[in-house]
Amino acid sequence: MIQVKLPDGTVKEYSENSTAIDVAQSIGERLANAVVAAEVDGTVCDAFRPMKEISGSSELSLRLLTDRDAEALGVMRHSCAHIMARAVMRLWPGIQLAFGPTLPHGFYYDFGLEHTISEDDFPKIEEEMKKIIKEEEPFERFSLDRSEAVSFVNEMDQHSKAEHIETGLADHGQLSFYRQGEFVDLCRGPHIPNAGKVKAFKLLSIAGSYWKGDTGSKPLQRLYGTAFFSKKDLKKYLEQIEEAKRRDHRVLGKKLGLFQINPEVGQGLCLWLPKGATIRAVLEDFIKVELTRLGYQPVYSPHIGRVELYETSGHFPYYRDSQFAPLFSHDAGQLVDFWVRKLEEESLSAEDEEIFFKSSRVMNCDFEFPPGASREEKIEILKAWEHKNERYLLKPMNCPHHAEMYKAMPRSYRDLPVRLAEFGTVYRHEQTGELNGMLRVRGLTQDDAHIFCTPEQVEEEFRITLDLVKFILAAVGLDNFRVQLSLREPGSDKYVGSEENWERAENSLRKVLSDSGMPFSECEGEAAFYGPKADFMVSDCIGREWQLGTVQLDYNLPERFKLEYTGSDNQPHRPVMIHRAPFGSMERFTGMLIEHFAGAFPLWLAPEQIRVLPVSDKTLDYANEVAAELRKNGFRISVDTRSSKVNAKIRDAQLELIPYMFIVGPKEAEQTAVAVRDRIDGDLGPMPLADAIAKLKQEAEERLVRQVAESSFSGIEGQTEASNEY
RNA sequence: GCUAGCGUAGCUCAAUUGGCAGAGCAUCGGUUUUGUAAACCGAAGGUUGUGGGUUCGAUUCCCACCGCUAGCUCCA
Repeated sequence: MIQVKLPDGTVKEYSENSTAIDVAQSIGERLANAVVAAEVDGTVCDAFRPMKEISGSSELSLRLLTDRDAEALGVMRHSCAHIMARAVMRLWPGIQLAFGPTLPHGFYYDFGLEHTISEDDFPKIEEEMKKIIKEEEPFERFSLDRSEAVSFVNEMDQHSKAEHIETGLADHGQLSFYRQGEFVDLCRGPHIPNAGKVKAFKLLSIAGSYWKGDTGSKPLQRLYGTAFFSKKDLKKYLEQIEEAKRRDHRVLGKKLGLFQINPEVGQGLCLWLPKGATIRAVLEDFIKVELTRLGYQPVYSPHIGRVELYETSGHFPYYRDSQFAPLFSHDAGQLVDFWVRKLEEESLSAEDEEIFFKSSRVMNCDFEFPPGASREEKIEILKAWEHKNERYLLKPMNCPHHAEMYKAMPRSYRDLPVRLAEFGTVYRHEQTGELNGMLRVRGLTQDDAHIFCTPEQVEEEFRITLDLVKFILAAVGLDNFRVQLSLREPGSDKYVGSEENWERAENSLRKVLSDSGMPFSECEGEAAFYGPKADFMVSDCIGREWQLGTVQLDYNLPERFKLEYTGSDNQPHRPVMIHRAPFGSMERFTGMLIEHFAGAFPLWLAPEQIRVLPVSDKTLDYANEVAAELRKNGFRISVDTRSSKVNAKIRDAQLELIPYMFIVGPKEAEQTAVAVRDRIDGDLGPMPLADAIAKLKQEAEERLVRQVAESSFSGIEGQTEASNEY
C-alpha cells in the first residue's frame, strides 16, 4: 500500500501500483476524465504512471493537473508535438526524428525528411493530426536499458536518436520511450493520457534548423505549432499574434515616419527620419544629464581607426567575420591581406603565389622575397609591408579609443574612477539573415562609456551603474526585465585574466545584484572572454526577450593596452575597466520603445507634442500666435493649416498619436484660451493658454508615462523552453 | 551564411487560368470656411524588384541575382 497526500491535506491509502488516474477515479469519474497530468512530490509526470515509481517512496504527495493548470498545458503541447510528428510520418515515411520540445507559446519538432514541407502541406498534416486526436489512442511509457535502447531505435531507423543515446545521454542507464499507436519516440515525457486531450491546435510555420544546432551537421526541417485546451484560447492567441504584428516597430516606424531602412542605402543601415531622430535626441539629452550628475566626462572618437589599434585590443582578426572589411590606403592592400591569410591557412599554390607576386609588382609594391624564403618569412615580409601602409577599420567598438584616451595623461589613484562617455557609432557586418528592423542593424550607436577604476572600486561602480540602468528603464516604463549574470564556463580555457580576478569579479557582481533585490539569473558560459557581465533582458510585446543594457567587467583590455595608475604606494597599478551601455544601442532601444508604446509615445518623448488646430482659416492668425507661445516654451509643435474640417484634423492628429491637440476658434481667440484635446481622454474643454502650457510643462518635466500599451502576451503563461526531450 | 515563403502606384491591397494593370487612402489643382475621429469635384501617379529564358505575346511560367519576412546559426 502507498500513502497519498492530496493538496487539501488529506491522506489516503492506495494499492502499490496505483496511478494518479486511479486516485482521480476514486474521487469521481469526471475528475478522472479531466486529469491531464500529475505532480508527484513536486515533479510533473504522467498521470498514467505508477506514482511509487516516480516518488520512490510509499509516502508521497500528489496534485492532479487538469486543463486549468499551467503545467498541464506544456505537457499537452509536447504530446501534440508527438502527434504532429506521427502525422508527418504517416504522410511521408522515412522521417528522421530529432527533437521536439515545448516553447513558451507552443512547440516544434525537428526532423529530417526528403520531402520539403511547405505551408501548403499544413492542411494535410493538420487533417492527419485531427484523425489521430479523434482516435484518442493512449500514450504508453516503457523503459529500456542502454544497449536495448540503441538497438531498438536503430531497428526503427532512427539513427539520430541512437547517436543521442550514445553521446548526449551517456550518463543514463535507463531510457524511456513513449508509444502512441504505431509511433514510438525516445522521450523523457511526461505526456497526456490520450490524444483526445488536445482540444485545439494549429501549425504556425516551417523553418530550417540543424541537428543539435550545429551548422556543419545535417539540415533538418523545423515545424512550429501551438495547442490549447480550448478553441477559444487558440483564437485569442492567434488574435494576439495579429495585434503584435500591428505594433511591429517596422510597421509603425513607416506609418509614423520615424525611420527607414532603405535597400538603396544598404542593409541594416538605419535612416533616422526627423521624427525618429527627435525621439533619439530627447533620449540622448535625458541620459547626458544623468551622466553629468554621476561624474562622467564626455569624449568623442572618430568612426575609423588603424587596424593596429584593434590588433592591440585583440578584436582583429578575431572578430573579422563580423566586421566590415578593412579600408586600405594602398591599392594592393586587399591583395596582400588576402595573401597573408592564404599563407597562414597554408592553402596557396606556387602558381597562385606567382600571380600574386606579379600583381603586387603591377600595383607598385616594394617588397621582395629572398630566394628560398620560408612561409613564415614571407608572412613576416608581407606583414611588415602592411604595417608600413595605412589600414583602417570601421570602428566595431569604442573601447580601444577610450583606452587610448585614458592613456592620454598620467593617472593617479586620486583621479579614479575615470568615466569616459560617448554616443559612439560602431559598424558590425551582421549576417544578412540576422538583420531585423532597428533591433538588429549593421551601423549602431551605443550609449557607451568606460569606467576605469581600482579593483577596490569595482563593486561600488557596478552598483551605481546598475542603479542608472534601472532608473533609465523606469523612466520609460520598461519594467518587464530580468538581469542575466553571465559567468565563465567552468573548466574552459577561452578566457583571459587570472583565476583570482575572475573569482573576485564574479563574486562582486553576484553580491551587488543580490543586494539590489533585482531578479537575476546566473548563466554559465555566457561571459565575454575578458570578464563577467550583467545583461538586462527586456521582454517585448510578442514575448521575445531583447538584451538592452549591459554592464561588463574587463581585466583584459587594461592589460593589452598597458593601462596604469600610480597608487598611494607610488607604484604603478593596473586599473579595471567597466564597459556599460544602459540603452545598449540607440537603434535597438528606440525600436523596443516603439513596440512598447505601440507608437503612442508619452508627452516627454513624442516627436510632435502638441498640434494646434484652427477651426477655420479665420483663426489662423490666432493659431500662429498660440504656436509661437508654445515654441517659446520649448514644445515641439505644428499647426494644421489645411482648410479641412476640424473633425478631419482631429482624426489625423489622433492617428498620428500626437499627445495633445489645441483647438482654437473665435471663442478661444477672444479669451487667449485653447480647447484642449487629450489623445487618451478626449476633449478636456477650454482653458486659458497659460494654464494649458503650465499643465503640459509639468507632465513633460515629470516624464509622466500615462499610457503603455498592455503586453499582449502577459495573460498567457507558459514554460520557458521546457525540454521534454532528453 | 542556411531553410522556407514573399516582392503589383508613396501606403494598404485587387486583377490577369499567358492577351489594353485596378481601387481606397496619401499627393497635386479647384470648390468649401468648417467646433472634437474622414466635406465635395477633378488630375496625376506603374518598364508589376533587376537581368536572362520559354512564347506570336510574360506582370503571370522557368532560371539567376537583389531585397524583404519567419526561423536556424551568430551577436566583442
